[in-house]
Amino acid sequence: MRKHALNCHRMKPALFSVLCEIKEKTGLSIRGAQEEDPPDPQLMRLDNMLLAEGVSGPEKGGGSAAAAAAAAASGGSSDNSIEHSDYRAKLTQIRQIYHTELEKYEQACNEFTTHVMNLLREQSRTRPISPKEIERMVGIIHRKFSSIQMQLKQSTCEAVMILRSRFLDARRKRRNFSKQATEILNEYFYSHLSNPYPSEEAKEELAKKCSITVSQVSNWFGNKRIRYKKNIGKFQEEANLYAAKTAVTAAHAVAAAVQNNQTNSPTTPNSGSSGSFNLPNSGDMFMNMQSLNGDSYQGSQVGANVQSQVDTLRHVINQTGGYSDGLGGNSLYSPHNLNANGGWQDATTPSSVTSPTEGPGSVHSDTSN
DNA sequence: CGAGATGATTGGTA
DNA sequence: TACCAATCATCTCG
Repeated sequence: MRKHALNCHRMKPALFSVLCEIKEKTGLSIRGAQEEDPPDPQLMRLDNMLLAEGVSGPEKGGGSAAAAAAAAASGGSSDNSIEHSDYRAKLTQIRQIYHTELEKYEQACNEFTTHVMNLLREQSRTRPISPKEIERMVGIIHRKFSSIQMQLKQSTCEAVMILRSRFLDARRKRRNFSKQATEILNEYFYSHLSNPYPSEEAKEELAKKCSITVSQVSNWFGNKRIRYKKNIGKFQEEANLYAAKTAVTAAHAVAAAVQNNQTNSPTTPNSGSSGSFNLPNSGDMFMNMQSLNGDSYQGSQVGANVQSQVDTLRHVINQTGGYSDGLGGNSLYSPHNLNANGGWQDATTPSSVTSPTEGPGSVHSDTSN
């Protein structure tokens, strides 16, 4: 169902400029050809497409237009630079061929026109030849060459389209991320479950770690949030897994945090979940720092990243049932809870028991960004 | 081969 | 512009 947006945009009479140019170079009037050969819409289309694709446009800059076209083709993201350069290289190749051929045709056209003119001049010695006749002949010649040009343009367009569709196909061809990458992303996700919206820096960091692009990270989180929210049950196990994975460090971190809090020691319990994500400003600061037992951490002292550990720990505790509802018995990972947690809300909370009872100190993590 | 998982795209919203 | 929701297209696994 998805179509390549091979839109040819609006057609502008670029044809005329091309023709005019040719005529000008050949020193001939375009009128003759124009009269009996009105602007062929197809040729216009081809011209415009070539222009849009950066094949026939004003060059100089070594295919910068082509690069722009490539970027446009990919939706503007400058991520897949490898593919882009590949695409650009091929497009440049096409462009070169196109221009070479075009030049050849023009030259041939000129030569042939000159040749015919000479013949006519010779003939004019034996019989009177009106300028009109000359013009007519020239018109015929040019029409012939125009049709040849048209073929050239057509095949160039085809080549570009093939290249482009291949390029797009390649982009669309999906590859699963490496296990490691998925793991890293999941770790981040589950350790920031109460606010799984990585900041730009965090995304970049994740992208680097996972060897994927930032937009892929965004895609991943977009997909993950939705799918998690849609079917939390399905993800419980996974959540447990990743939560447990970081539980120990989380516990340590929290313990250290508590200790720090008590002793007022400035040491920060670093160690982001699994030691990987020690994000500078990952939005977690906006969360309420309500602790497990109700006593609240002071965010300023504990540090933002600890909150993620708290999330993790809470989850584990919750899951293992080791924690009796000090939080009012709300299962932390229900959609309602997400909702209650502010930004990471549900929108489509199913009809099931929604007890809008106590809003646990509603947070303002939220999407405000 | 089919079902489910998953990355990408699209259209809509605030 | 980031995000959501729906959907597509491909991959993976049994």
